[in-house]
Amino acid sequence: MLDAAAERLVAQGYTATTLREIAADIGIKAGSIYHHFESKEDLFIEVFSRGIEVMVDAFVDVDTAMNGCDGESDRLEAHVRAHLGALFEHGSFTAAHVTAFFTAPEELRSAIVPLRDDYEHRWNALLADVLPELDSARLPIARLFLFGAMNTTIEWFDLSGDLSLDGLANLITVQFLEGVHALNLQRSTR
Amino acid sequence: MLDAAAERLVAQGYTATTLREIAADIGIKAGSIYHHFESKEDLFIEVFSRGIEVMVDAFVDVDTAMNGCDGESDRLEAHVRAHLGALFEHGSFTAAHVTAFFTAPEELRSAIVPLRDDYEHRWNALLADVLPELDSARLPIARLFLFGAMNTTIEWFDLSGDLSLDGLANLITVQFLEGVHALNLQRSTR
DNA sequence: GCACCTACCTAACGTTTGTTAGGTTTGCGA
DNA sequence: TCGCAAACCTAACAAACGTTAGGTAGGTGC
Repeated sequence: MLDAAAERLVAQGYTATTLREIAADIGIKAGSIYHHFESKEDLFIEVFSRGIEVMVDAFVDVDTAMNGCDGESDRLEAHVRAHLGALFEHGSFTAAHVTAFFTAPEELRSAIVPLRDDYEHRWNALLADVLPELDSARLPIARLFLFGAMNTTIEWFDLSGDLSLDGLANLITVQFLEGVHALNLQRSTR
Repeated sequence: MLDAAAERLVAQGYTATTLREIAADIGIKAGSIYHHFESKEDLFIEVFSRGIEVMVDAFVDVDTAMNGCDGESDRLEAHVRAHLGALFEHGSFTAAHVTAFFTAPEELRSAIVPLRDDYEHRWNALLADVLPELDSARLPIARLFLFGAMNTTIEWFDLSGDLSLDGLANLITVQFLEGVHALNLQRSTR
């Protein structure tokens, strides 16, 4: 049922997704949803929360798997791969979060924001490690650039195409790292 | 009235934006809207169309202003600046298009897609000029990367902050170009 | 066999939505 | 000054929405 809700979210956004649709998708009636959730808002809070949960879990898994044994560049690439994995390989929760979060009403969003902040902080810490030359003002901007590159892949990347998720992760990581290095070079030589 | 509709679109998305709200914003009643448009769909088709129009106009202006006299890198940066200008300096139409297009129903979207395709083709042609070393398979992916970087700025860039639009355009252009160059280097040396 | 709980259904409620038919105002051209 | 559109309003419509109250089927523990 949460899965059905997440898929509807991806396809239609928050307001356009009706409880009757979700109920029909899983073969029950709309009223029965209220036996599991107190309201539509409550149901989707759970969906969005799981979307973040999947991302954080993937992030933590990478952190525990490679404890300082690899290069910083490989570490970043592994995290990019994990984020993309959350988007494409673990159901629709993360995809729903990324695409439909801003279509939800503000009261719902404000309940989720702390979870988002937690995930963003982890990335800020990671980028501070990987790119120590970046001052703390530019760091969040760099993160937003990276998030933009990763999250917009939802709109075009095809799992069954020529490019694999590993390849895509490498593409994004190299593009991002070299871009940041070039910017630092540009700033320090003029 | 189109302006009011665009601003509501940015803030709430398609389904959550009601005709009564738009009417109230400009001091009329909901029924009166039907004197200017045949339906809600019709109204928002016009809004989305103008969003693209602003972008295309900005693109064409740059093309006619600099006819081959500057370097390819500067030419790209000027177009990036124009795209960002359409997003932040010409009302809410383009912003509404970028943020709310996917919240609209499919019948509406399919009426707009040809216009989007036109704009994307212009960028493909531009990138083919600026980056002749890029094969035609990687080119649309590079464009999507660039679009992702430019369009997600809506979610965080602040016109009244320290960073100017010129500075942002330079940031994005350099980051993008160097990233692509690095990828080509990586592919040709192994 | 009785009580009980979980999961679901039925049927309706009040509200809001896009939309429409018909009437009123406003302003400009002849 | 008359006429005529364009612009707007009023009032309602059917449909769809989230939500709720009360009832039913099936399984579990005692």
